[in-house]
Amino acid sequence: MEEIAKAYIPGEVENEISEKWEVAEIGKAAPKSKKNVFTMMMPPANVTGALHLGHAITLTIEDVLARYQRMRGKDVLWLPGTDHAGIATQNVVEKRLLEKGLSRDDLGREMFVTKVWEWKDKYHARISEQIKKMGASCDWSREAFTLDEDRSAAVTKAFVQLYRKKLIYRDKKLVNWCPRCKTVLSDIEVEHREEEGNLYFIRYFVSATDRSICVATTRPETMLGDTAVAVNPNDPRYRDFVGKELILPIVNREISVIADERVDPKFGTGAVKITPAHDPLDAEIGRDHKLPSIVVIGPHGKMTKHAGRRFVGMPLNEARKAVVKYLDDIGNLEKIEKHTHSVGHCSRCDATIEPLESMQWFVKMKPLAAKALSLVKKKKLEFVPARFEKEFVRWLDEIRDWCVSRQLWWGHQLPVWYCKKVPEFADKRIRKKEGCQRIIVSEKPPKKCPSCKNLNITQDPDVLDTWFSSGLWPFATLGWPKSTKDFRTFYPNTVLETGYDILFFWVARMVMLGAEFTGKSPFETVYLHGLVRDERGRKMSKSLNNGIDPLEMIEKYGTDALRLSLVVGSTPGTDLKFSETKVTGQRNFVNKLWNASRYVFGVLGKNPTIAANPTPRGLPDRWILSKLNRLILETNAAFTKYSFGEAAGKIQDFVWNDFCDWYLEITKEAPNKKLLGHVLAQILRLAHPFIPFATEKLWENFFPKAKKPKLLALEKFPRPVKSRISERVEEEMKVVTAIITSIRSVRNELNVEPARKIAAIVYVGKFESFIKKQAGEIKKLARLSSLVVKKSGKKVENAVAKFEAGLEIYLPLSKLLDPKVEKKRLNADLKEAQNYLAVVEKKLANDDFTARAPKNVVEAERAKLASVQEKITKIEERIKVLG
RNA sequence: GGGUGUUUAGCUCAGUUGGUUAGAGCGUCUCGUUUACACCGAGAAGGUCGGGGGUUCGACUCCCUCAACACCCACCA
Repeated sequence: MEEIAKAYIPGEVENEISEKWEVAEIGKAAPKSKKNVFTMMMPPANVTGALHLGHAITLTIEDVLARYQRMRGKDVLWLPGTDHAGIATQNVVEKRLLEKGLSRDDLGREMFVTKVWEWKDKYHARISEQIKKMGASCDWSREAFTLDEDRSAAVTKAFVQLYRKKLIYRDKKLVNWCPRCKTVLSDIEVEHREEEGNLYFIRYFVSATDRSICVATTRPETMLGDTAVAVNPNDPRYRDFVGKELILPIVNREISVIADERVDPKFGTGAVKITPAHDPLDAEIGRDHKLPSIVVIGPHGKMTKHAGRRFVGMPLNEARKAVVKYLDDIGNLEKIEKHTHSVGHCSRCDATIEPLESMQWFVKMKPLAAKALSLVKKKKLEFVPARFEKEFVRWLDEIRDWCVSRQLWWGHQLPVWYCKKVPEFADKRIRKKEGCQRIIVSEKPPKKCPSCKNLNITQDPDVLDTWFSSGLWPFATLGWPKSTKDFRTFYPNTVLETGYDILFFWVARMVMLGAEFTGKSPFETVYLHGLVRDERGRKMSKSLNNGIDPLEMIEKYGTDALRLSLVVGSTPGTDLKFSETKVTGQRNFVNKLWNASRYVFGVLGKNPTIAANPTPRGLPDRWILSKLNRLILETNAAFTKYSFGEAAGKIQDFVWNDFCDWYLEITKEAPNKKLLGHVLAQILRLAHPFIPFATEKLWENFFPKAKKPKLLALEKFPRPVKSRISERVEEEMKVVTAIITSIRSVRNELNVEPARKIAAIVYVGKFESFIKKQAGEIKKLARLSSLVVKKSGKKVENAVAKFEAGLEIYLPLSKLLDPKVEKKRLNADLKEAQNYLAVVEKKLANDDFTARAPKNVVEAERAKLASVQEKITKIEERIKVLG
């Protein structure tokens, strides 16, 4: 047999094992039928940068699931991929260009997009490597990219189809504009934050009178675009102002006072200036009252010519100051109050979002959401944890139309063309006619306008929101819209696993688009994991500089340790506090498993075998089989609940405590090789989904002579043998360990050095028969020179005594025995027992308890009472003897 | 303004349908016999389970309420 390294050194093992998996194509799905498949799509990673802990937790959980399902005999498809990540990627490339003093306009669209593709290639390669480093057993042969040919075809198809069903439309609306990214954003890409600002009170005079109305606003610069002042119709203060004309200060334009229910009389002065071009509520009111809309802020965050000569070209914050000063100068600024309100920020670059009126493309969401909601109602879609269903439903209930066009260059350009006004005719005979300006939405680029035959047509320069393409991911990855074999076999997916932070961005869109295009929920179960936070519970971010690099953790402690640290102690949907000490702890565990295996293989010798059902020889054998099968039962149960943390925790607990600390120690004298091999093999199989590298490497030791050992990754996951689980055996073993632990405890308390062996006499009552059989093991683990086991007997003089339930333990340590110390020790034991007695007595003294509680509960209490009373009696007697 | 989650030992977390003397790991303290492991082993200290109220024979567990923290949603001018 090859020497097994004294410590597990991940660096030496991981590459070798990765390669073996790759050669064996363990991740490649080749199902025989649709019945047995398990499908899961990897959330496509952004090609913006390197692997972070968010990816690490995603990959870990998904790989655990994939490996578990594979070992259970499922035909697993876990499909990897990457996302072009529109704004995000464009931003990083632009930033890079800026370092060279270049803007995207300097390069032009075509050159710029070429640059982004170069970036994509580089980072795609890098992130793929890192995914492999995590141990991800996905199917690389089916890898997809949101912007590759097939996925682009799917996007076009989807867009055109939605347009034909009138679920996509073009309209001029107030949208969220990011002046830094210079594009519109959808509503969910805007992050709202409470910010301290000012509330400015401005006085507007009624035309040709000295009566006036004071309005309150947080954005005084928008007053240049006011087209009305609104008050609540039931507000007596303003009743007779309604219908009057006001003079808009600075601009000196007449605007009228209108009445609208939506005005809250309690806020500010109860009068609102209406700027339909720059405020969502104003836009609504403006629309309903047919007010004109005057755009005073342009797309670059600067004032337009409509703001007036004095302000045109001014950046927003400057314009604000200038307007305020002007108003103050002319005496129309009443006062300024501090005011906190929520301000929208770009989720990509954090710039303040400007509401801007603009012509954009929208997806009509209500009909799509209705389909998604009905899937939830029909239980075609299950959430883990369940509470996310509520959130999902609530969001869909209140859904608003989705702005999908973006003023970017990196992404799927809209399959939309416009017939230009200035004609370029195909048919020279109708030269004089103007282009009809129609909108052409088509899968294939049209050569001419289908209506007027105009050749002067141009494609819409905008691209689609990244999430539009990722919304098609569960089926676009399988070849949709073509009816491929993959699509027929693997759709719908079984599970969708991702972080809860993209429930709306991604999950909801997939469900809606999946329902629309395939008539089905794209997956049966949505499993949502929590976010990885730092040890203080803060989000990891570049600005806080509290990020931990998973690659550095892998370098230092190994992938297995990192994976465990992300899974153990985590619950679905709950954030995870991560710290390096967790990884260290898990590294220690992997090493423990490594060494326990090293010991076992040493015992097994040159021809190790894996017995399927070895015969137990004694209590420890029966006990470890009972514990093992209980573990298998519980692990499988935890997996079906998606409680991965629980499963991993239980396996660790078993390995460390039951297997290493007790079973290996207790059987060292005369190990049962077959059983040892069996238990280890089962441990490796159980642990493999969590700890793939170390377990795979250890597994090889079962086949020292095989040229190509069978891979653990392709083994069967253990099934519990329920007949091996025995309460009685576990109880008996508990008595054995109790004796050992009690003796060790006393030794420690009395400072008996471990090297010194001592004698012990134990009276064990009804446990006599099996304790006698374990005398050898007890002697060894308790460091005894001799051990006498009897049913009962005389109290042993000059001995340290310890009493447990049904047990009397005497350690004749005459030389060491100090009556004072011994008395103190016994008194402590006595006090503890008396406290417990009080608790039990109180319970039993309650007649309601004995009358109403179930019989077995009452009996259990009575048994407790009897045993603690017996213990107390013994301790008291002992104390008396000591005088 | 709505909604959700969290609150258990110094720290990170387990605690199944209500019945345990409330557990584990890290950290702390004491001690080191055993060629699997010091990335280890043995032992110990440490908790009125966020506060209050209720249901119940019995509440860490169910209900109400309050508090702190975190997050999500919302057109608070």
